[in-house]
Amino acid sequence: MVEIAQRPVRAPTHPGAVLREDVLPALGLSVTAIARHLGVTRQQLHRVLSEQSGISPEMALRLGKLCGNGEMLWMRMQEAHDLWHARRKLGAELDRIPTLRADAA
Amino acid sequence: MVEIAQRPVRAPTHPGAVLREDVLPALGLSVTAIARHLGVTRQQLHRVLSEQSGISPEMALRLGKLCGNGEMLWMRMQEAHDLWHARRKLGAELDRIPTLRADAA
DNA sequence: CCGAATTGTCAAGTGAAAAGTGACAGTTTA
DNA sequence: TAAACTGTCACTTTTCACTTGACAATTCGG
Repeated sequence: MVEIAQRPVRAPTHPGAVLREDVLPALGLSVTAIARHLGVTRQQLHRVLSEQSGISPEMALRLGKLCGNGEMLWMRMQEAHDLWHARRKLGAELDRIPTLRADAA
Repeated sequence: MVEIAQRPVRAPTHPGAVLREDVLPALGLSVTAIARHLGVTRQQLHRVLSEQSGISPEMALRLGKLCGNGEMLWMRMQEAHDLWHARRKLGAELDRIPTLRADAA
């Protein structure tokens, strides 16, 4: 039985890393060319690739169209990333929040 | 055969509306009391309920713990909301983005 | 009945993050 | 060799969640 950690120790892969290491090489185009296709500045794409920017919903739509796989892939990756950092930031405070039951009215 | 619209005409329900109309009444507590449990100010909770704020990843974690249903429910609702508005904002620009095929290197 | 506490709501200010713009060094190309 | 292109950095703007302070209306204890 393999344990699937609900709270992984290390941060989930940044979407920018996938873009940089898998998608762009397969397309074989320069950052500038991809940015032109996406309709964003090459500077903004560069920030995503260098993991200085996350994937906004707008960017997810653009990438989803460009790659043909839809926006959900990018939304999911960013979501995993955001949740991991939010949970890390909240820390023990989450444990102090009770789970309330709805009383049948 | 019922048509499921991929791009619904009207905006998806705001998570704050669900919280306001379904969750809070079932719990039978005041906004202030809920906010205290969540560990946020009553002003911030009010902004969510009045749909002036969205659900941040942090807030999703708090609500997930409080309701006992996990954070994904709230993340999904906010995601649907964000994507709908992003697509509306992008408009025809999305159509101008080509779908590129990866050339087998 | 009245004063105090609580509650809902509004407005201004803070901080973080995405995105635009300008600049610059290194490389490619004609 | 000069011009165009590319990657990268720094500055600015904008948006949004969140904090804080304030205030009117309501609830509650003496």
